[in-house]
Amino acid sequence: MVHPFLRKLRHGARLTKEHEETFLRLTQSTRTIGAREDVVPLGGQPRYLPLVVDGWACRYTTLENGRRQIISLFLPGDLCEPFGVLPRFMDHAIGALTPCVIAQVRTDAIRSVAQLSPRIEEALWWDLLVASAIEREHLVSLGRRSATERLGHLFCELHLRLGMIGLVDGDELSYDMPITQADLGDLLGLSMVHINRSLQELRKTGMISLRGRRLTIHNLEGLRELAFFDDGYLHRFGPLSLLNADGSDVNQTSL
Amino acid sequence: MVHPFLRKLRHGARLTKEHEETFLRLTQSTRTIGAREDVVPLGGQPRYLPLVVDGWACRYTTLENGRRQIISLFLPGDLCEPFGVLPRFMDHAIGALTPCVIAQVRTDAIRSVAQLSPRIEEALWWDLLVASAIEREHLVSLGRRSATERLGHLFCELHLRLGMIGLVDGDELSYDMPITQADLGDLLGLSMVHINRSLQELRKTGMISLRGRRLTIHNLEGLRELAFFDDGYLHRFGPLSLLNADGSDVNQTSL
DNA sequence: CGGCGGGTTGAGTCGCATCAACATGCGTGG
DNA sequence: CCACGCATGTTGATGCGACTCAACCCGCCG
Repeated sequence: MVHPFLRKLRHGARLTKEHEETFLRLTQSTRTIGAREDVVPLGGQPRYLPLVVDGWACRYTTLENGRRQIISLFLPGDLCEPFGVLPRFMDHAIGALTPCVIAQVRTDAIRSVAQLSPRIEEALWWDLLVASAIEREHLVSLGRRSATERLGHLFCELHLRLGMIGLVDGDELSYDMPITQADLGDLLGLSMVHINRSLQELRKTGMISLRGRRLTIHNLEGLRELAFFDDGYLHRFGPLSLLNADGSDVNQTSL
Repeated sequence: MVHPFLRKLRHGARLTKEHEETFLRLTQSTRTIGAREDVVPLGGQPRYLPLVVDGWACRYTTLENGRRQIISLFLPGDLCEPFGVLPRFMDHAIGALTPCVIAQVRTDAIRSVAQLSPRIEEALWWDLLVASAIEREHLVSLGRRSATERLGHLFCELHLRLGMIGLVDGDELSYDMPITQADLGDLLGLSMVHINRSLQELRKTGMISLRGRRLTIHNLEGLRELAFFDDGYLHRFGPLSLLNADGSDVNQTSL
């Protein structure tokens, strides 16, 4: 079982086996967190970078009127502060949406690892670039997409992001979506009730089905058109094979 | 006249005169751009990092249905791709909202300058951190703030950001806001008409006045409360004095 | 003078929020 | 084993915030 962090990086960087082992060493120490608990609280001074190994987490804020906004969604393999841009204090919180396994990456370790090889550094820059692009596209959704468009865009994005780490069932276009409709509302800037009705809308038109916590996309192209989804912002250059130190390809299955 | 880039950095980093001169060397080559022109087009492969020296610019996208969303606003002193996280191709465009003077920073130069001193590197990380935080707060506005709250929040933010680079008239709480109401709409995810009416609302309650292109805040505390504005995300630690190479303070006015 | 960019206003509509009730499934404790 | 509470999802009724369309005004400039 390849670590989701590595699976993701393979879509944006060409890494050798040694590089991957270097990354793995960063993610040794882990801890488990219950759903709805904070990984890092608001105002906290984190000493470790949280990296999601299993479960879904998020970055969020709560306004003084009680309204919550989820700023970014963290899936397995996601570094909660890409490339370790750690603030002196957190101006938002990191929370677990489901029970999570979180690796604690030492802040100094990630910087020093970046020095080891330009390829490793590039991989981290790529990760930062993609995370920023996802946040920007999220912002565009909140500003200029309707409720069904926001949902459609999210489902298309999750399809690709989860696919990168092997969490989409092959041809089925189907994946687990373990968060509540209330969470979806806070993520997409909508009320829970309206999320519910917009989901029904998408189901009625046959785009998706959502039973229990499992989402299936029946008409990917239709959904993409509906949601103005263009996958360019994810900056994938396709799943890459692993490299030997000399740059030649190596059989991935050997891992 | 101190370069706006340096003025801004002084609010987050402690730099020596030598550090500042190093930064200045990055911004030598400039070009001028007319209002509404693109600094970097969608899909382009930029060879230089744009740094705004004068005027207002933005990062934006246009959906296929023609709706435009401004993702971030760039004021004088802002690096359009903080710390030079340059994608292989642009998944959005950079455009000038007013006539602009843009410095063209070489992409390799900024990385190599970061190697020169940990202080310089920190300054660039700080810049990246703040730019991300501003974008996130923008996202929260689009998701969870009403029209007047969004405007209020923007005006509070501009007050601080422009203040950092000396573009706010001292005690007057007054600054130039050279963009149109249509641009404000695209920035805040609202229609032009609704921006107009919400501005009137803010004027009627005496919070602000806006004549021509000049905005004055009459009740800063009131505006902050109204807009749930908390300045923590800007991560300023106050205007700092310049340092000598040994770390001791130097008279700022000597520049 | 006419055109144009920017701002302002009115009327009508609709997307989404809010409030409220109810259904369902699940875990827990009596 | 059932009763209960609780979290989640669903549905209906109502109201408001924001959009759209459309007209009109003003100052500026060619």
